[in-house]
Amino acid sequence: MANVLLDHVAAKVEEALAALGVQGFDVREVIEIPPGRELGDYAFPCFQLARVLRKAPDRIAEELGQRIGPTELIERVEVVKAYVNIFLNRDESSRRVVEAVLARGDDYGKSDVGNGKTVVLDFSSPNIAKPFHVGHLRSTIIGHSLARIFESLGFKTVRINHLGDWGTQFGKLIVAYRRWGDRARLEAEPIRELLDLYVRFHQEAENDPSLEDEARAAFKALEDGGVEETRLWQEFRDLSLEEFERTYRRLGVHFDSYLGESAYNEAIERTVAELEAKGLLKESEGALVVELEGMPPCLIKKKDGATLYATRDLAAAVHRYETYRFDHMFYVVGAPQQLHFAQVFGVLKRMGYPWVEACEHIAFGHVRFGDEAFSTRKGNVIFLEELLDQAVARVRAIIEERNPELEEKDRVAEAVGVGAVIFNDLAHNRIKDVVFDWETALNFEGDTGPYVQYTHARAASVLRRGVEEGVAPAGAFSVGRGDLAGEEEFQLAKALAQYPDAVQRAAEEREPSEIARYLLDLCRDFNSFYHAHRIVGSPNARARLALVAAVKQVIKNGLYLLGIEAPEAM
RNA sequence: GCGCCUAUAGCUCAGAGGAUAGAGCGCCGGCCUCCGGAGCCGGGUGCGCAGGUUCGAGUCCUGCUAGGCGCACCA
Repeated sequence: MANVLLDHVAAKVEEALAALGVQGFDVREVIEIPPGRELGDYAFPCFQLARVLRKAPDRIAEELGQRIGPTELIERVEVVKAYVNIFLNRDESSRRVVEAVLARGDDYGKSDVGNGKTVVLDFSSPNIAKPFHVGHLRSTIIGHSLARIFESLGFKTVRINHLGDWGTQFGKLIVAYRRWGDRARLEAEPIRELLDLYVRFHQEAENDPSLEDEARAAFKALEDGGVEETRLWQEFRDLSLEEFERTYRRLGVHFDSYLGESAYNEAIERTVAELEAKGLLKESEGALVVELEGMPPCLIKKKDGATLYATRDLAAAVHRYETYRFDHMFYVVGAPQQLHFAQVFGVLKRMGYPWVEACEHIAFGHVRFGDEAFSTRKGNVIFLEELLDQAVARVRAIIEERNPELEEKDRVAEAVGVGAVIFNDLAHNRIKDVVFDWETALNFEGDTGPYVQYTHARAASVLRRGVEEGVAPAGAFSVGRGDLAGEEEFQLAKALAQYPDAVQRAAEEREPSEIARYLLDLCRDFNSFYHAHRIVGSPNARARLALVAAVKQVIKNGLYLLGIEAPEAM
C-alpha cells in the first residue's frame, strides 16, 4: 500500500524514462513536491540524469515532459528549466484517494513489506523500586509506537520489558530497609517508601562510605542466593510491578515478556563460560573484561565476581536470539547509553554471532527539568502518574467549561489527558533532549495531541450532522464525477494520499514523530478547509462528507500508531 | 584528554542534496444570527563560525566555537 497518486506519477515518469533509454533509475527517490502550488503537484528534477544521458538537464526535462502524456490522473505537464512539473486532475485524484481510504478503513496505511519478519523491541524497562517518572515515559511510548508501526507493516513483534530488577541498587535497598524500613508504609505505598529509602541511603552514605561496601556485600549475598535477601528482593519486585502495571494500563501498553535482568542469573554463567571458551576474557585490575577495538573494554565481572549490566545484556541477547530468531532487535534506551550498547554489540561480534547486525540501539535524548537532570538519588523527579493526573484533571475542567453535556466525561478526559502527554513526547525527533516544563506539557492548543483529537472529534461531529440532516445516512457516502473538483478538496486528498509514506518513513527512521507531524499538518489542512467551506449544506455534501470521513479515518489510524485514542467527541 | 550527540525565528521545534527555509508558542489585530472557538485568518524576525565537495548545501566532508552526554567494577 502506498501513495495512490505518487505511484501513478512515478510509473508514468518511469515509462517516459524508458522511452529515453534510461532503466533502473529510482524515480520515487527523486520525485518531489514543489515549493509552490503554481509549480504543480509533483516535480521531477532532471539534474541527475544530465550525467547519465550527457545532455543538458533543461533539454532532458523538455523531452521527458513531452513523453508524459495526459492520463486519467495527470492533467498536464509543464517544464520549467530542469524540472518536469506535473499537475493532477483535481476531481479524479481526490475521488480515487477518498475511495481508497474508505475502502481500506482501519487498514489504510498498512502494508505487508515486513513479510512476517520478527522485530524484538526492548523498551520501557524501568528500574524496580524506583518510581516511574517522566524520564521513563520516552522509552515506553517510543517503543510502544514503534511496535505498532512495525506491526502495521506486516512484521511480527515481541515486546520485552527488560525490568531493572537486579544489581547493586538492591544491595542498597536491602541495607536501607534493614536500618530504616517501615513495614506498614512499604505495603501502603511501596514505591514512595522504596524511593525514600533509596534517597536516604545516598544521603547517609555521604557521611558513612562504609554503607556502600555493605550494599555491595548485600547484593553479592543476593546473587549467591541468600534467603533473607531473596525474600526482600522478591517483595520489592512484586510490589513495584503492581504499580507499574497500573501505569501501563493507563498508557495502553502491554508486553509479551517481563524477563528482567534477574532472569539471566543462570544464563549468565553460560555466557561467561562461552566468553572464556572463546578466549575473549582478559583479567584487568582484578576484573574480567573483553577488549574491544576503538572503545574501552567491556566489563564482564567485578573483582568480587558479581556480574554487571553488560553481562546480563549479553546473556539476554543470546537468549532472545535463541528464543525468537529475530530479524531486528531494537533497544529503545536513552542516548547516554550509547557506549554501553556499542560495547555489548562489540562483544557479540567478537563472539561470532552474525545476528549482531540485526541489533540496534534506538537512542533518544534525555529529559531534563529546568537546568537540572532528573535524579532518582536526589529525589528530584516528576512522577508520571502525577503528570497524567494533572493533564487529565485539566482536560476534565475544560470539558466542564465547554462541553458540559458530553457523555462519558471521565473516560474522554482520561483519553485526552493521556494523549496530550504521549503526543507531547512523540512530536519531536527522538534524539533531541527535551526540557520538561509543566506549561508545555499541559498546553492543549497548537501542535498538541488534543488539537489532533479535537480535529478528529470535529470530523466525527460533522459526520453525525450529515446523518441527522439525512445527507449521508449511516455513512452512505458517494463520490460522483465532478464532486471533488475543488482545489481545497484536492489538497486535503493529496495529504491523505501521503499517509502511507509517512508510516513508511516512521518505520525506516524508527521515528514516530514522522507520524505525529504528519497528523498536525493534516489537521491544519482540514481545519482550514472546514472554516472556509460549508460541508453539510453544500451542493456536493455527500462527496465532502466522504472526504471528511476519510480524514477522520486517517487521523484515527495515525493516532493508533502513536498509542493515542481518538474520541468521537470531547 | 578521547568519543558520541546537538546548534535553524524571542521560545519550542519541522525541514527527502534541489526552485522563494516552514509550523507551533508568545505578542498585536480580526472571525458571518450557518456543520464544535481545544478552532480559523492576517501581521516578522532566522540556518553558530570558517573552509571544502557539488550544476546546486540548512542538509554531505574538514576544522573551529558553544551546549549536552559518555569514558572500569552503577544501571
